[in-house]
This record gives sequence, C-alpha cells and structure tokens, in this order.
Amino acid sequence: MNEKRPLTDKQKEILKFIYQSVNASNLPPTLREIGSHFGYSSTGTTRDHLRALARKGYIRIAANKSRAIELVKEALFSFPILGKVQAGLPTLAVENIEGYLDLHSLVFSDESIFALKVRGDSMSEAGIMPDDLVLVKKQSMAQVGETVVALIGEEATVKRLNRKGDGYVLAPANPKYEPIPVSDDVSILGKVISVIRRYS
Amino acid sequence: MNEKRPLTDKQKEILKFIYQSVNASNLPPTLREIGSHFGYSSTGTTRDHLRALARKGYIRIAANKSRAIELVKEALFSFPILGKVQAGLPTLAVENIEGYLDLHSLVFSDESIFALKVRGDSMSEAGIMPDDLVLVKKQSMAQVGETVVALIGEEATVKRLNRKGDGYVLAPANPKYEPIPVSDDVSILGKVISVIRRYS
DNA sequence: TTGACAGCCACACATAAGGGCGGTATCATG
DNA sequence: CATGATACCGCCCTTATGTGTGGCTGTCAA
Repeated sequence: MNEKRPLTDKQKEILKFIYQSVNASNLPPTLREIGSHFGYSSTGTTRDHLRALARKGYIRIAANKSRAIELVKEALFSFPILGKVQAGLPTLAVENIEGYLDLHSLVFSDESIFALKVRGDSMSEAGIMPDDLVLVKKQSMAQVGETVVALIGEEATVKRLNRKGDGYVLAPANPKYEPIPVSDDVSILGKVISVIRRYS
Repeated sequence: MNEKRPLTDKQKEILKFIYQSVNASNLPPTLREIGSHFGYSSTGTTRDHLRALARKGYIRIAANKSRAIELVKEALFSFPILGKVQAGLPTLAVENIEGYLDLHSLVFSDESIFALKVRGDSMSEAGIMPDDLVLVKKQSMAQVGETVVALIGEEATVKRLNRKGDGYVLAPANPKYEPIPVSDDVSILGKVISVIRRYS
C-alpha cells in the first residue's frame, strides 16, 4: 500500500486541475494538457509531478495509455461512511469507516463532508430511519431548525436544533425521546445536508 | 440539437460498453479498445459506430483527441426527476420532468430507473417524506414487503405491497390512510430502490 | 430498384501522447 | 556538506490513437 503522505502546494494544484478536468469533461487530462495549463514546456515536468502524486497514493497511472490518470477515490473524492463517531471529533479514523460512498457527482464541495450511518430511531418521525446514510457538512455552528449531528458526551446523534427559552435544545423527532439541552458537554459536528437510503 | 433517435441493438451494446468502461476505470475507451472488445479488425468500424451514436445524440466526440467520448447524460445516464406520473404509464413525458438527478455513480442499471418526487405523507412512518426523491426501478411485479410505486387510477403513489387474505393490498405507512386493495384498477410501476432527501 | 443506412474490412497516415535521459537550481536535513 | 526531494528544461524516441479513403454485404422503405 502506498502511504498517504502530505502533498506540496504545487502537487495540490496539479491534483486539483486533474480533478477539475475529470469533473468538467469526464476525461482526465494528458501530460501536455496539464503542462500547458501550468506553463510547463517539458512533458517530463508533468510526468514527474504525476509520479509524485502516484507515489503518495492520490492517483494511479497506467503505463503507455493515454489519459490514464485514475483518481484514488478513497484519498480524495468520496465520503467515508462512518459507523460511529468517537468522542472528541469526527476523527475519520480508519476503524470507524464502514465503506465509501461515491457521491462526488451529487454533492461535491471543498469543505469536508462525510456520511454517517444512522443509529437508532430518534429521528424517525423526520424520516431519518436507522441505517440511513446522512451526508454531513462539518461545521461547529448551526441555525435553529437545521438538522445537525451533535456529539453528546461520547456519542454522535442526529437531532434537530431548536431554541428553548434563552437556550437551545437538540430535539429528537420521536416522542419516545426527550430533548437534550445544549450544554458544554454537547458539541455540534455538522449539519445534515442529505439523507440517502437504499433498499436491498 | 441532435434528435434522440432510437438505437440499434449493436449501437446499444457499444454504448453500454462505453458506459461500463467509464464506470470501471473512469476513462472512456479508445477506438481500438472498443474494436477489440467486439472483435473488429478495423478501427474504421468503431469510428462509424461512434459517429452514429453521436449523430443520434447519445455521445459527443471531439476531433483529434484521445478517448474523447463524452456521454450525454440527459440522454442516458441520469434519471429524470418526475413531479407527477400521468395515467397509464410513467411516460417520462418532457412536461413531467422536473430535472435530472445525476446518480449514475450511485445506482446504475441497464433497466430503466427513474426518480419520483414524493407527494403526500402516506409513507411518512416509513421515512419517505413529502418532496423526497425515490429511485424507482421499473417493473410490473413486486414481492410482498417491497416498497412500490403503483398507479391507482390516475395517480402514482408510493406504498408497501402486503398480502391480505388471498389478495394483496397497497399499504400506506401512516394511520391516516387506509390500505388499498390491489385490483384491476391498480398497476405496479416499479420498485423503490432508494430514497434521497436533500436539505436546502 | 434505387437509395439510405447499418455493419463490416483493409490499409495508410498524421498527430496525440507517454517515456527516457541528462541537466540545472533550490531547499531542508541529518 | 552530502543526500534526497521538489521543481523545472530540452530533446528525442516510441507507442497510442484518431482519421481518410475506398470497398463490400445486407436490409428496408419508397
């Protein structure tokens, strides 16, 4: 396995250009297309960059094939499906990732977005059922009325952010559960932007 | 604009192969890759097919560029979002289409799949809410327990297919509504394979 | 029965595109 | 201060790939 070493700024730019090309025309660029975009006069320069990206695990390149730049989705273009979120932050630790949801064509964003598998039925009356996937945009603040993913103690749950008196509560959408006051023990991980369910 | 004339079987096969190539490697095939897959000994043969597909509006090809086959999504790879379904069949009439949902990377199938925007709250307790999109796989039969789209009289609704006595009923998931017996006046349009909701 | 189109082949050709090799310069780091 | 990584250039070569021309067969509707 190739490790995922950090990229230099130049490499990030090139990777971004490749991504944009693929996204715009569904066609990876050639060495010369990349080179001319960055003003390189030698194809060797571009090739060196691609090799660096491949070495770091962000792309795969095939020998002697035109445009054969494959973006490694796990590294960049899909959202990890999280089975659980551990205390502190949505760490995206490998052991939490249940798979990858290839949704870059549906929702692409530079911000960090992840998918969370819903546990429990506390939002069932809002149509968010157990085992649904929710796409979550990471942010620490949210507006009243938005559906959010919050970390309560050690557990991540999906709730609706409501105002109550002069404070806020995380309200379930199921009368079996009680609203949870927002306190120091509660932090908002992000906003739910989409729900996806698949029937087997 | 190119019209969308029907494809011959051969052309469908080639289009399918192109799709699969793109899907598998994110890279459209070259003329020779297509040709060798179909046993063609001349690149001219493949080129003629591609030109036919382009003429009929299913792909776009760029001159003098390698692998420059662009799949025309509206023609093939996205699912029309239907606001309503008219009597008879899911006609996919243009006036019913509210947009296109680009989900080919999530759910692709050779069969015809479309997305339907949910009206009403009759399935709300099953987590299918008004304005959700349901992805529907067209089929006239379904199994007990599956969520289906049925045409009842003139109206398309999402229901669950249940058995009752020696017949079948279309059961809502909301006590406000009554199960509907499956009769001659009821036809099944397809099976719900996915639910997608987006928060604004 | 003529014409349009689908489906194929063979061959030649031009250009698109990847790869190799050697060189220069900078910068961080042990 | 040697080493390695990054970041570039130039030149040349080989392979990959699209295009043109011409010709063949069969089907199908006018």
